[in-house]
Amino acid sequence: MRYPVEHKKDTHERIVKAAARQFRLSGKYGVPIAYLMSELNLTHGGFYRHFGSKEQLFVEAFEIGLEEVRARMKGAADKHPGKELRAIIEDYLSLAHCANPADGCHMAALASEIGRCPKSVRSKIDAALKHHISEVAKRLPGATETERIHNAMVLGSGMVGTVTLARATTDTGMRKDILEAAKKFYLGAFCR
Amino acid sequence: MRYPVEHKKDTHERIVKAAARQFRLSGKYGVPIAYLMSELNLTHGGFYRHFGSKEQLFVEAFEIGLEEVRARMKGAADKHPGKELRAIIEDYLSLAHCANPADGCHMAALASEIGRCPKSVRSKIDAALKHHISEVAKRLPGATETERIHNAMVLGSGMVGTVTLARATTDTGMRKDILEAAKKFYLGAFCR
DNA sequence: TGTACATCAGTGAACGCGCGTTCACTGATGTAC
DNA sequence: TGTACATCAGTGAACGCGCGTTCACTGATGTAC
Repeated sequence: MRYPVEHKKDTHERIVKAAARQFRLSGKYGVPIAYLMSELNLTHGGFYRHFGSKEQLFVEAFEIGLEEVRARMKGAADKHPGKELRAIIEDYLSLAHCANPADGCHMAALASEIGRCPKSVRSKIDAALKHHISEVAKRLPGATETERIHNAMVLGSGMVGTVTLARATTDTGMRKDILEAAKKFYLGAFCR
Repeated sequence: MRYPVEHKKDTHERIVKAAARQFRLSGKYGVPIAYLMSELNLTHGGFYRHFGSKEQLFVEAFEIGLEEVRARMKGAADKHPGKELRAIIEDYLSLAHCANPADGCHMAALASEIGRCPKSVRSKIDAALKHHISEVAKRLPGATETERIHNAMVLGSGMVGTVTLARATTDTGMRKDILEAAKKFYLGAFCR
């Protein structure tokens, strides 16, 4: 059947958004296309009207995934004017974030799988990541742009590692300890 | 044919060691059993004389993987008496470590995939991880055992995140920046 | 204005491949008698 | 001491399933004439 002009773009976006969530939840190899499409009340055959391959979807999901991270940061920051960075760190290193990868940071959910993607994927991810770091840097202390970028790299990678490690454990005590220790440490280092 | 008494144990160990390397290099879903066995001049059929399932291999590989990390740390530390912790951090956050996941830290290579393992796997991984942290803590500053453990969590997760993020990029400039910024930061925080 | 045809997002059956797992078999050495 | 049988790590063919991808088809709406 013939659809309204905007229809295809809408569907495309719906697929990418749902995919980003699912990838975060189940990993690069845990999301069958048929399952993803059925979640949107579509069938798998239609997928290839929108994407050349699953890899391409993965890249697009990564790109909006990082945007969603920044949106989440903005949400946390806006609720605590004057203490934006503190709010971002406390939200990122919360048990809630840890327990809900689907709504959380794309990097924390997929960190180690990205390093193993084929070159074609990597170059696009590189660009998105670079942009992301320079956006996040705007929120960080530092006398120069370079210093802020370096701080973004340190705090960003540190928090990614913290949440990843916390998620690796099932022991809730240890998980809390990991998050709390990191929270105290990074607040001390960046929000004094 | 009938093999010497120690033979089976030896083969089992060879499989686990090779698997740990391969998992680090290619991820949990990038290592077909047939390929792994053929690397050891064995055929895939024999695998099930040693392991009930691939998951079981993954757990055993994780356990010795963490031991190998500590052996690597010890190697770096022993070469710089009096500056052990500094040597460990510099080695961990080196370009060489980044470029060679097969010989590197098991956690850094598989971080995000571990959180998605089934419960049966997680509990064993939990135990290994807890033990690992308390071992690493012995090398860290801190007035009390608890403080050292918390420091191990912070530094450990931070370095895992750093290497993971650095590996996610292909841009060598950015990769170097990420590693150098983190190196400076953690040395300042823990080796002063 | 009406009719024939083109378009194209979406459908669902089918293909093909990779890979985890199973299984009947091998054959050198150990053990029972 | 010699013979028959048991053992069991390893072999390689086969099974079965999941899943990415392809493809002929649908059918409502747009366009050409």
